[in-house]
Amino acid sequence: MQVRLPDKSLLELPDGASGLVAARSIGPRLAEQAVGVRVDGDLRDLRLPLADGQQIEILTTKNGDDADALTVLRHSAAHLLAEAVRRLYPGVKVAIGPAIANGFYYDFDFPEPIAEEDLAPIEAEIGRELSEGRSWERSEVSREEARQRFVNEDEPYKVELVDEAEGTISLYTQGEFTDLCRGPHLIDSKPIKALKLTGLAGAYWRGDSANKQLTRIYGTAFFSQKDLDAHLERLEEAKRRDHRRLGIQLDLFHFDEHSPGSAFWHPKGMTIFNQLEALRLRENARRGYSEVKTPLIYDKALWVTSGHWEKFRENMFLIPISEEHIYGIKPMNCPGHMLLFGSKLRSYRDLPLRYAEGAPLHRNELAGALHGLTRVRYVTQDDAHIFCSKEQIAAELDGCFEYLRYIYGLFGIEPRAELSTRPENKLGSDDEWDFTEGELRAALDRHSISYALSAGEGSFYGPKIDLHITDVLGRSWQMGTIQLDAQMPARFGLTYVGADNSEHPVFVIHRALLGSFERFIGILLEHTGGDLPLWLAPVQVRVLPVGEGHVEAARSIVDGLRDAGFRVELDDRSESVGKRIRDAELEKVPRLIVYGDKESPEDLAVREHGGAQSHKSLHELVIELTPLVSPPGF
RNA sequence: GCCGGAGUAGCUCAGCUGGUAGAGCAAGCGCCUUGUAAGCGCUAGGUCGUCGGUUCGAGUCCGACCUCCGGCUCCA
Repeated sequence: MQVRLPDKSLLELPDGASGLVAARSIGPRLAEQAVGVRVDGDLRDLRLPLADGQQIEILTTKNGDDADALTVLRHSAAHLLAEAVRRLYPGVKVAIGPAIANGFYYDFDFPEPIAEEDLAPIEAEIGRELSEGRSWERSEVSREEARQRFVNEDEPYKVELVDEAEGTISLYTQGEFTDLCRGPHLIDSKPIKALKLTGLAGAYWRGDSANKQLTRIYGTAFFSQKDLDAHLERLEEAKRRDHRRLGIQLDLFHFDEHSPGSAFWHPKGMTIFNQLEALRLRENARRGYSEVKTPLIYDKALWVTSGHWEKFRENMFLIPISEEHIYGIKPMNCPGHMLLFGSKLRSYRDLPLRYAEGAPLHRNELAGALHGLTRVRYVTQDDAHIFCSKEQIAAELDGCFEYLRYIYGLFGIEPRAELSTRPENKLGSDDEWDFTEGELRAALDRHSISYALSAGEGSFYGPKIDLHITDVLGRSWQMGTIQLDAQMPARFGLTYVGADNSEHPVFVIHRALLGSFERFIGILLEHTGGDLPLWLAPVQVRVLPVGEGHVEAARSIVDGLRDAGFRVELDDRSESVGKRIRDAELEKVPRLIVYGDKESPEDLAVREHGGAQSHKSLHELVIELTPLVSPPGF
């Protein structure tokens, strides 16, 4: 048989030859370094047979930046971890241990809880395994044989996995440890040159909080110590870009234990916030949205009608008013908008009706889930609800997508789309969900947006398209969302009178594009490292008079720029010019003007954040900066 | 909410096995009058997260609670 190599050449192999045999036939050195093989784009174990006509690529220890090569390495490292833990903790039960984005983990059910200080001895035990050397042996067994094996070993989690496994059941054995595993794995442990256990956490069996909580040990591994060091350095850099750190450093916001999960926006942070709000208002006006304001608190009866009482109550702040009355602070704007829509008779001529509201919402997020600006309890969405007829849904979804593309384009951010379908606790019938999910799918296809399917993750009232962006530590956050809802308008009895003079059901598109200002600003800070574009920068220009004698002239430059509409500051502190430049650089002020004997309004010394210097007149500076202080497209 | 870790000055952090707290930066004051990333000096600032316990004595040991950090779950 023949397989095709990356350089397009063909390699002749005996029928059924494995990836390892292929590697050997290319060269012994390659075989020694081989860790896995990519077959027609999919990662496979080196031990598995190849088939005629396949496109193969041997992955080696030299592919230290290849995700698939690292996956093999780390998955094998996870098995070493399990072997070490089983040796050190008799009676421990093993669950699962995959490779993940930047490392691996293994979940255990320990007889006694362990603490972080227990990681060092475990790491040392893995070190011992590595110095002894381990090799992995792959075998395929029948379901019954696998089951019997894990029953004998008293490994209930493995038994459960065997019972649900589909297709071939394969086992991998290294040293004293045999694991149920699809692979692929290393041939032996030599390529694992750097390994570090990085953390300890609780994790529910199968990710379900109704199940037992296991102990997850995280680690990472690399083909070289240098790669591990680089990884740790990247983590340090990520910490420097962390929005929570930048928030303090740039004096944008802070949190206080008296109101966990709710940001205090400082003047400079509020400037950013307000710029986004201005963008929201201008773009909404341009696209036929109507701004509204609806109440923050509502009687329980409203939440019962909307379904929130049943489906969302544990996330709501409730205010008991009397024996009979409980008020709930709104976690979403939709019910209020439903009341607004229903406040009078609506004609088909009124539709689509697009209500927008940038209101504060409160959600009682789990204490352990709070995270800087990216997960807060006091959240401000760039929210809107589009009330439309069935026939208008497609066009309105198109409008949302076009809007989305515009907004994210402004920031140069490309979010990943995800379609979330009917959840277990849904309202309404499957037929209704078939329809709404189909509309969203069709809209995604019309706009050629590739998306991941997230089955069962929809809102209780409708399916949604979510946009995700990762933060500086690689965590994924949901930003914008577009949801199609037939349930809530029906529960509120919303209808419109059609041209045929009869009542028709109303559909609602819930949409937030940035998602929330809080989360968006958090992510934006991390993506920019705090170097915001001029239109968002809290201070756009700072003027530094060189000496006391220059203060007055500098002040008139400040006034001139302020009159021209810029956010400008005078720094006339009795500090050296060098010190004041340093402070401005640390605060990431986009433009500095140093004003001394050599300058005049006709000849300003302008420094850009980062150090580039130039000379220009005040007028030229105004001309240069004016287009930069509005979001692009204005 | 759950698992693990942490909470010392505005910020970043030091304080060994218990003997009532310290640095740098920031702040205030003074001197310097500054030329593209830190001029010099002085001063002030902390009920060591909160409450309780052990002890002659607790920042340090124990318990509960609060908050934060890393995960899990959940979500914009």
